[in-house]
Amino acid sequence: MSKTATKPTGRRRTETKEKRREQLIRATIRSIAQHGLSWTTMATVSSEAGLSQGIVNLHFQSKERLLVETLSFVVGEYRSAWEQALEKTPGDSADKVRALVDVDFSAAVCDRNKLAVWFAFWGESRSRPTYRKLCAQQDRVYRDVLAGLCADIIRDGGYRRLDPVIVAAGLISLSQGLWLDLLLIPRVRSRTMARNICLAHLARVFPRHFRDPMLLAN
Amino acid sequence: MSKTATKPTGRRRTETKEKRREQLIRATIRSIAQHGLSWTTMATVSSEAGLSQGIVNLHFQSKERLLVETLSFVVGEYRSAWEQALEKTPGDSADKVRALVDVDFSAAVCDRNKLAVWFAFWGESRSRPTYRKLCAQQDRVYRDVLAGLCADIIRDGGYRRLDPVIVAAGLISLSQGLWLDLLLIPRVRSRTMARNICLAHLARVFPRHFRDPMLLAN
Amino acid sequence: MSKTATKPTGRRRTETKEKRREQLIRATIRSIAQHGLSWTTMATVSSEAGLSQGIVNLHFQSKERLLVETLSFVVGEYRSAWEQALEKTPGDSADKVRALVDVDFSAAVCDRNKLAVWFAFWGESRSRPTYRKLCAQQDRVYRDVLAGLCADIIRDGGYRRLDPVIVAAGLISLSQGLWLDLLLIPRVRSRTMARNICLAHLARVFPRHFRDPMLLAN
Amino acid sequence: MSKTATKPTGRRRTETKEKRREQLIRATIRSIAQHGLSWTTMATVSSEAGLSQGIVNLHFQSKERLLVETLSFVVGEYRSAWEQALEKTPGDSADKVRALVDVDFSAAVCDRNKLAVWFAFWGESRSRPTYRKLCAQQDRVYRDVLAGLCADIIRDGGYRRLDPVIVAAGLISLSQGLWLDLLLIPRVRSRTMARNICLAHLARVFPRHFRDPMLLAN
DNA sequence: AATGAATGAGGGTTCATTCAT
DNA sequence: CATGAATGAACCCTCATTCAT
Repeated sequence: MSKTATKPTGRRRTETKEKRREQLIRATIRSIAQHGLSWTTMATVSSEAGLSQGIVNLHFQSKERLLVETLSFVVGEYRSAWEQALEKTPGDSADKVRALVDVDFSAAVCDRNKLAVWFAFWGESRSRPTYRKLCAQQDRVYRDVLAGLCADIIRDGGYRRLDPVIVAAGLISLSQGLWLDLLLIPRVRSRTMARNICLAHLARVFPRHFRDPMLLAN
Repeated sequence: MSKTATKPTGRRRTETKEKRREQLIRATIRSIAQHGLSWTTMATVSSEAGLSQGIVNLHFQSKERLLVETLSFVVGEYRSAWEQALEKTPGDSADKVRALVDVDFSAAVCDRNKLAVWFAFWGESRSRPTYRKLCAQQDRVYRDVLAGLCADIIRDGGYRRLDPVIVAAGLISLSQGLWLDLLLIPRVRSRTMARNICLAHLARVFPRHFRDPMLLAN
Repeated sequence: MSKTATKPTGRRRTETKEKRREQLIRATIRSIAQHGLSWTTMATVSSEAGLSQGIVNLHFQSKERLLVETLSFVVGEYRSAWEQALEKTPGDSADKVRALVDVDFSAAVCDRNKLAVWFAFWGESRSRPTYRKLCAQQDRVYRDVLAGLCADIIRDGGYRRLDPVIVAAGLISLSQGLWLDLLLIPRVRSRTMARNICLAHLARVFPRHFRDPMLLAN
Repeated sequence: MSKTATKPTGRRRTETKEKRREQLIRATIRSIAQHGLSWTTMATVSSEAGLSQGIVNLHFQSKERLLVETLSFVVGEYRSAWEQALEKTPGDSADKVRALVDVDFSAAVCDRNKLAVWFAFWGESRSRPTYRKLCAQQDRVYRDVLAGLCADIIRDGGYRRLDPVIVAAGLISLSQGLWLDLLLIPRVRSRTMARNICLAHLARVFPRHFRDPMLLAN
C-alpha cells in the first residue's frame, strides 16, 4: 500500500533530484568537518552519502561546483536564519540585535560541522575568488543590516561618539572569534558561554539596552 | 689539525642547512597565502623558493613535515613576539595587555601571508590532531598569561564580578575575529583600526586602565 | 481470435523496432561524422537521435554492436547500390563499369557523413577483426565483380597484357583515394571532378571503351 | 669502463629528453597500429615504451599533445623523406616523380604501423581541426610540388590538354588508395605491386616518360 | 648538498551499462 | 517500449616521493 502511495509522478522526479543534491551537500559538510577540505575527495563524499563514486559528477558536474554549492548552502542557510529571526522579532532594534546573537549561537547555525565548513572556506578564500565573493556578499549585507540596527540603538540611546559601523564590526569579529573557539576548543567554549560573552560585550557598548547575562544572578 | 680546519665547514654547513629550511618554510608561507593550503604542492613551494623539485624531501623528508614545521614556525614566531613584548614592557599588567594587543596587530605578526597560514591550518585543524595540538598548546599558554594579567588588572582596579578567564577569552576572540577581517576584507579593515577596536573593547571592560583611542581626538 | 487481433500489433511493433534501429544507426553515422569515432559516445548518439540515454542498449545491447551494425549498414547500403546499378544497366561490361563509377560518386553513396564512417572504421580496422572482416568481405566480392567486368572488356577490346585483377585494383584504389580527398579537402575536390578523374583513368586503360570526359569539350 | 664512458654531461640530459620523447612517439605509433586510435590509452603507450604511467604527461603534458606530436612526427618524416628524395634525384622532372613514387612505397614510409597512423588520424580529422590542419598543410605543399613536376613533364612532352593539377591529384589519390590496400589487405597487396600500379598509371598518362614495369618482361 | 627525470598511487572525471519506474 | 538516475570500471592526470647523477 505504501508502495502504491509513493508511486512517483513526473513531479516527484525533480523533487528527488533536488533531495539528492541536498543529500550530497550534507555529506560534503560532514566530510569537510571530518577530513578537512583538502582531504575531502569524491570518494569521501560519496561514501559519506552512501552512494557510488560517479554520483557527484552526475549531480554537480565537478568537485569544484559541489564545493561552491556547499559553501553556498551554508551561507544561504545562515542568511535565511538571521533574516527569519529579524522578521520574527517584532521588538525594537536592540531586540533584533539580541536575536541576531541568538542565531549566531543557535544549534542550527553554530553546528560544529558547519563551523568547520566556514573556516575551511575562509582558510582557502584568499586564493579562491569564487569562495571569497560568496562570503563577501553575505558579509556585506549582514554588516549593513547590523550597522543599521546599531545606528538605531545609538540614536535611541543617545550613545554619543559611537560609530555604528565600527560597533557592528566589533560585534561581528567577536562573534566570529568565538566561533573559532567553538571549533578549536569545544570542550572549553560552549555555545551558551559564547553567547553570553557577546551579550556582555553589548551590555558594555549599549548599557541602557543590554544586560550582561553573567551578572544576572547577582 | 684537520679536525680544527673542517670544524668551521661543518658549522657553516649546519647553518646553511638551517637557512635552507627557513627559506623553504618562508616559501611555504607564501605558497599557502597565494594558492591556499590544498593547492600548495611541493612544486609550488620549491618554485617559490627558486629551487628544484626534490629539495623539500631532502630537508623535510615529507610534505606533511614541511607543513607541520611551517605551522610550528608561525606559531613559534607569534609566541616569541608576545613573550618578548612582555619582557620589554616594564610597566604594570595593563601596559602588558596593551603590548599584547600591539603585537597582535603589528606588521610582523599580522602579516597577511601569515594570517592566511593561521586560518589555513585552523580550517584543517579539526581533522588534523597534529595541527590542533600545535595551536592548542600555544593557545593555552597565551590564554593563561593573558588571564593572569587580566586578574591583576581586575584586582588592581576593583572590577567586581569580572572573571579574568572570560575577559581574556573575549579579548582573544575579538582579536582573532579581527584577524579574519584583515584576511578577508583587507581594504575595509586596517591593522590600526583593528587595534583600536580592541583597545575600545578594553576601555569598556577596564575603564580605569584603558582609554578608547577613537575618543582621544574628541 | 485474440491471437489474430494481436498479430498486426506484433507486426507493427517489429516494424517500429526496425525503424528505431535504423534511426539510431543514422544518428550514429552523424555522430561519427561530427565527433569522430573515438569521441562518439552513447550520449552523442542518443542525443543525436533525440532519444534517451538507455535507448541504444535497449535496441543494440552494447555500444560495440551498434558500431558493428552501423558499419554493416553502410557497407550493405553501398553493396546494394552497386548491385542495383549493375542490374539496371543492361549494356555491356564497359557500361557496367561506368555505372559502378557513377555509384561511387553518387550523392547517396558518396555522402560526406558516410565517407567519414568508412574512414573511421578503416582507421580502426587493423586492430578490430570484426570491422576488418566486414569490410574485407564486401571488398572481395566487389573486386571479383569488377575484375570480371574488366576481363570482359579486355577480351572484348583486345587489350593485351592487361591483368583484369590489377586493373580493378587500380580503379578501386583510385576511387578510394578520391574518397579521401572528398573527405579531407571537400572544397577542392567535387564529386563530379572525382568521377571525371576516374573516367579519365579508364579512358587511358581502355581507350576503345571509355572517353576522358575532360576532353569532351574539345 | 663503459660506465665511465657514458658518464652523462650537462649536454646529454637534453639529448636524453629528446630521445625519450621520440621513444614515446614510436610507442604511440605502435599502440595506434596495434590497438587503434580510440583504444590507445596512456597505459598502452607507456607499457609499449616499457615505462611508467606518468611518463607521457611528464614529457607531453597531455594525451592530446602526444597524439598531435605523433601525427606531426609521421607527417614530418614523410615530408623530409620526399624532400630528400627530390634533392638526391638530379635528373629531370620525370625522374623526380619516379623518386616520389618510390618514396611512397619505400619500406621506411610505407611501414604498416605508420599507415595505420595516417588512416587513424584521417578517420578522425574531420572532427579534429588540429589533425586536419597538420595533414592539410603537408598535403598542400606536396600537391604543389607534384603539380609543378607534372607541369614540367607536360611541357617537355607536349602532352596536350593535360591539367598538371588534375594529373597530380590522380596520382596522389591512386597512391593513397593503394596505401589503404596495404593497410587493409596486406597479403594481397605488396609494396612492389602498389608501386608498379602507380608507374603503370604514369606510363599511360605520360607514355613518353614512363614505362609500365609490368610490361618490361615482355 | 642539490638536481630533475622517473615512478606509481590516488585523485577527478567519463561513460557504457543496468534497472526501477 | 522508453526513460533517466545510478553505478563502477577505466580513463587521464597530478603530485609526493625516490634516486641516479
